[in-house]
Amino acid sequence: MSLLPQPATTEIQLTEVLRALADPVRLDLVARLDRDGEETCFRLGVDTGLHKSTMSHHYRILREAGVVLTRQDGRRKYLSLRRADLEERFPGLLDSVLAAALDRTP
Amino acid sequence: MSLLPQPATTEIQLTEVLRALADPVRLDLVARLDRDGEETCFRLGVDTGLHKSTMSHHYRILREAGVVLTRQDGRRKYLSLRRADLEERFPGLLDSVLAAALDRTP
DNA sequence: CTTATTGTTGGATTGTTGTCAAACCTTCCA
DNA sequence: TGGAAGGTTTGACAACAATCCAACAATAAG
Repeated sequence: MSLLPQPATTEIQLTEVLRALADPVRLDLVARLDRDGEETCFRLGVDTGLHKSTMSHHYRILREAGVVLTRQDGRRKYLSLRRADLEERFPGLLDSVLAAALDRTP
Repeated sequence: MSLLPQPATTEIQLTEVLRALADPVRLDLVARLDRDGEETCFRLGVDTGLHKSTMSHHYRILREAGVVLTRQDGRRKYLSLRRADLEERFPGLLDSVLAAALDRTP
């Protein structure tokens, strides 16, 4: 049960977060993580129609931007939103993006 | 005194706004427009060190994303933030981004 | 030990983006 | 009427990004 490397809260860069969220696939992932909580890479990717390596690429972008936390347990990896860290670093940002994302994917 | 074409408020897309804001140059422009209000393209570009055609490219991205309004008066073009429209479409988003941008460019 | 599960990595491809330079277009002014 | 001022457009180019595929790695299960 280990954590994958990720930026410290103070190191999270605004433009990287915005860039991570500016892709429709990743925005959907983030919205799902917000709605359903922690999920495995497998479950996140299963009904996107995208190749698993493509999804792995997106997971990495989100993690390196500081948007998600990746926890490994056995052969599974669990992604979850870094809500508190993002709120501390950029207050209100994630909430407003998530609210805005709602009327995008009904 | 005319307006350049821009998306209607209801047509503004979240991912396009995020993409427009995810570039350091454009984020600085938006922060300046927020701080100083309406500005001409010339004044916005003069101390960026970038070519005027490059700046023109950024103005267009911001306008087509629905982030700025462009008003032409004589040979000058004035850019301003579409604050109210963005607030109506994505409540809180612009404010949180601008607040977050503050500790980026001191 | 062998096989299936759950992902990551590297390479290839295709498309997008940021930048500059040169040419152009409009509008103002002398 | 001819510049000059203020921007845009087009073309070129390098860097980056999204995607797929094949191969690999680690862990769990039989």
